[in-house]
Amino acid sequence: MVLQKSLEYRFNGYQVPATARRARSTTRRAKFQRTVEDNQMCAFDLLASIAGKLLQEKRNPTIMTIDTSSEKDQSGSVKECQNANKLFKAELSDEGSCDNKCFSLLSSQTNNPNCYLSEFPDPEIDVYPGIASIVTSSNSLERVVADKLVDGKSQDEMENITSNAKLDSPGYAEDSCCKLDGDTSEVKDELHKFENVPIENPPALINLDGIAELSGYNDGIPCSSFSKGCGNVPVVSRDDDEKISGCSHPSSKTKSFRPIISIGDRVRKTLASKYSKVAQESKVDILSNSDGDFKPTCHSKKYCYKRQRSQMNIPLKKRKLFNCSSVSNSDGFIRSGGIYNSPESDMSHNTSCSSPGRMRKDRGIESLEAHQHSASRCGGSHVKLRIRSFRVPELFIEIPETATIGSLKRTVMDAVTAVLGGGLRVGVSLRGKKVRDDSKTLIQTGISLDSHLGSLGFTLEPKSSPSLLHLCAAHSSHVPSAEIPQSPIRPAIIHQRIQGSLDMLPDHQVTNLGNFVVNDYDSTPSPINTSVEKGRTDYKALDTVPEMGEDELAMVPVLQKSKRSEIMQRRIRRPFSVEEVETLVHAVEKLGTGRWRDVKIRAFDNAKHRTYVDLKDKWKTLVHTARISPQQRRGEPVPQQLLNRVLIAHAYWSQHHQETSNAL
DNA sequence: GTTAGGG
DNA sequence: CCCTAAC
Repeated sequence: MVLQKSLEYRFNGYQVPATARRARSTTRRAKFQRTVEDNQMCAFDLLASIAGKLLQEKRNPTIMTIDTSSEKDQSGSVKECQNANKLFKAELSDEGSCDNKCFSLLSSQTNNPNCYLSEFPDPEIDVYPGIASIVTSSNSLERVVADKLVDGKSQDEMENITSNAKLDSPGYAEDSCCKLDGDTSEVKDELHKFENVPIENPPALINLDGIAELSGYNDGIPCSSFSKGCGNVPVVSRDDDEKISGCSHPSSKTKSFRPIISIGDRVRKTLASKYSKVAQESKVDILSNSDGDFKPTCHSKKYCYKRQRSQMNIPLKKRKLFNCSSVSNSDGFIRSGGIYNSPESDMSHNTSCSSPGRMRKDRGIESLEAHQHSASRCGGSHVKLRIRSFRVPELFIEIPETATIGSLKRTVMDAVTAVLGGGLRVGVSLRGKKVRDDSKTLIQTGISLDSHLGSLGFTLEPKSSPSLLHLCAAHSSHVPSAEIPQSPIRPAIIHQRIQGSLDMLPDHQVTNLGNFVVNDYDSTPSPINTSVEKGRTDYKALDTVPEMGEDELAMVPVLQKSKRSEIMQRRIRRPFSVEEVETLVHAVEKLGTGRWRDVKIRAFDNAKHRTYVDLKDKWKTLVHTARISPQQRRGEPVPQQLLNRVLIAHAYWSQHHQETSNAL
């Protein structure tokens, strides 16, 4: 019914102090005031109006939409859109006709295309964080509203909500602990989708969660732009950096917004507070969906923690990849699992098309379930979709057959992380066919038809967009560059195909494990297998390379050169097996040192992951290993006999080289 | 593109 | 395994 875009107001990272509760420095205050003035917009006014409307709503038995999509007039000030309430009322009547069960986002975009906060003044915001910034956060309150209405507690609950919102606005800004009810509900939703994420690592959650929340970050910079789909209703949401004595949730630890460091940081904090909050409210069922659908509930904090810890243990560095990814997924649409309400306009705008080359029927489409609820009863105007999980796009991984299961896991994890870190976009398919025209409406596409929803699919696809690059670049000024994700797609190192879904939902994890098919094509350097391997390799070339869509390929060069040293993932370590060493020694004995390309071609042609530089390096270490005492050696022991041959060959060819050079 | 060598 | 200089 109502798109509740919660707004986060940040003022140079400081809250707006209603009183001198904490002795804020006068400097800070002055700075804040100044920046607000600089912005030619009184944030207080805006907030006050929001709060006012919420208060008004509190007296009103209906849910109120406050349109925050704002127009900037000539003077740069912000006005509220006029038609917000009308829209809302129209929606409300729809509501009544479908038993309060159909909720959908109400977007201002079609009706008021100019009402975007993207109109917000000046790029300066991007550079100078001291200016009051407004960031859309999520439609969390809407969920609350929807859920609560469904629960039949609409009015009472709404009062709470509005109260919370009220408390959240600066004018009442004394207690942030109370504000997050809406968010909490949403987060609870999210928890189900991400039970596998360590609670202490909220950034990982950002990936999908943040996507929806970060629609305001389209340009990679907070508050720079709200593009289409920016919703109507502001729920003043704010993270507080201090605990307040009167807090109704004394245990809540909401984190502060210090001066903006990075989006990821911000989100991390947001989520950290969210999830800690959720964990504390462990008793509450997460979902009371309007459709009565059952979803796992989180009654036990411990349980949730455990699940989260045990799965998806992504190293910090990797996890940070998610940040960029989340931001890049500015569609505001992807949401793994849980209910997603979207107006048609949103849908058509937000779903991106993929290149033809990527169109494959097996591309993770079926991992999604889409449902329509009550659409017909609502006059067919809204389609309700539930995306249970997303399948990670097809991955190609190369790993030697001698690798351990552990390293396989890590490799897969790396690949997944890399894909996510490289940015994702959503593809929409209907009946196995990609829907490419973003401008089509759901009705035109046929998505609104009940019978078709079962065949509606969403895919996560590697995303390549200038905004992503820009985005990462924007991050680079704040985040250590080593943590900046880069394109995960490197055709040169991608050989091995792993089929199977990596659903993000724990429910699916077990079953999907069985789907893994690992084809180890080129891990065996032995010349014996050459003929067989060759054929397979050819197949691979046919299979994998075209698999890379134009877009993915297109984005590679951009990232590769510029940031390679900093953001390119290091190749995984693949220790040489004794067999490989044997092969190498044999080849070097024959060809001599210094002809590594020949060695490669002759003995390791099928081991794509072994470059001639690798072979050269390995020889180097072999020589070193042979020279040190066995006690000092590490790793898989190389037979002494082999090492002796290494020494002999090395001595021989060293001598040989000397002779040839002397002869010249 | 290869090779050699330092890191 | 990465990086780079030198060829």
